[in-house]
Amino acid sequence: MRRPSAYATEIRQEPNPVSATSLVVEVERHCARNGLNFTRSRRLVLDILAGQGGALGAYTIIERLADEGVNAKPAIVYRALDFLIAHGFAHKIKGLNAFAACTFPHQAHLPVFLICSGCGTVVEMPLSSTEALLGKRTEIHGFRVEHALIEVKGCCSDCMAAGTTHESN
Amino acid sequence: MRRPSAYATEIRQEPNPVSATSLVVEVERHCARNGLNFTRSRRLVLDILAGQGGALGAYTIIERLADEGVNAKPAIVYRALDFLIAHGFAHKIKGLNAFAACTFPHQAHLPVFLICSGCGTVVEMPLSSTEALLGKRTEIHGFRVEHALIEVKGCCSDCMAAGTTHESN
DNA sequence: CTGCGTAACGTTATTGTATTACGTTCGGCG
DNA sequence: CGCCGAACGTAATACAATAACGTTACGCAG
Repeated sequence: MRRPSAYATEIRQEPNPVSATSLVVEVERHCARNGLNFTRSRRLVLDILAGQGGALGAYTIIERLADEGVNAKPAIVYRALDFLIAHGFAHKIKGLNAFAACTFPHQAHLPVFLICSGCGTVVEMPLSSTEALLGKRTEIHGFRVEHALIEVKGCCSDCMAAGTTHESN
Repeated sequence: MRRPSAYATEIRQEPNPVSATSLVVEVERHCARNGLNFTRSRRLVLDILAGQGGALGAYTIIERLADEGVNAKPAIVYRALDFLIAHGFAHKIKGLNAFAACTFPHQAHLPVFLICSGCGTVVEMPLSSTEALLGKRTEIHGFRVEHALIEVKGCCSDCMAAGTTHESN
């Protein structure tokens, strides 16, 4: 954790600056090629998400921006997040009311999130065969799937090794 | 819809009073047998959820209670919901910040929710073979699954028939 | 019966999450 | 230039959930 926070939605995970930079560069290129407006706020928010490696609540992002001297109000950050999510550069993790940079940009995938209830780490696991998993069952209900939300809570390998079996919420 | 609501989280679906009553009776029996305290607030909230058939936001439940002359504050309703969810009588639908009575009580199952973005109807689809679906993939990540959240947005058969293909959020 | 402990309740206040509304700035383009 | 649309900046507010109290109800040991 970087500092005591009035808002609790900071998800612990080691920053991963290397891939973070490359992600931002990739997104930048993609926007340039596709005529998308990769503005300052959008970049700032993506920088923070990518630098974090894990998931952050919107108001934690606001705090981080404040740390950098950027005075961003909720609407600013939510607008940036809307953009990033709409174009597949980030995901919303409903189970945590949090957001994370996409780990597999440009690859068509259904994101599945593995959330460790021990250490709070969030890992994205791309699922390509969604249809195979849910298709048959939903067909029975005559339901056409547009978007699936799959989030898994459990215990990551590190925490299992450490014996930190933690009760989930 | 029953009446204009200050809170928008009312999910349209025809009430199904028949199975609603039987659900409440079932829950009542189950509580009696297992020494669970099926109190007034818990029953009131379950009544409303079961009568709705679909999903309701917590504050909509409060309004409904007010309609019945019951003055319930948020804490009351959330406490009741906690109980109902803890014992498998209701589920929380994160994607809607809403709650629904369980359609398959007493049957061990992973609930999958089919949410129609056209009419807002929510249908619960029990999934028994979770492990088969996610188990192999999560093993790769050395992750022990404790709880899975699966919600699907799309278009239900009725809306597809009506041609009401609606943009989802 | 009395007194204690626990579970649930009732109420007020507050925190956390997200959106609305409205004016402003900026850049492309006819 | 003058218009238009996208994005910004700001304030206010709506919606969702929890915290922190004290109070009531009830089983049960003494």
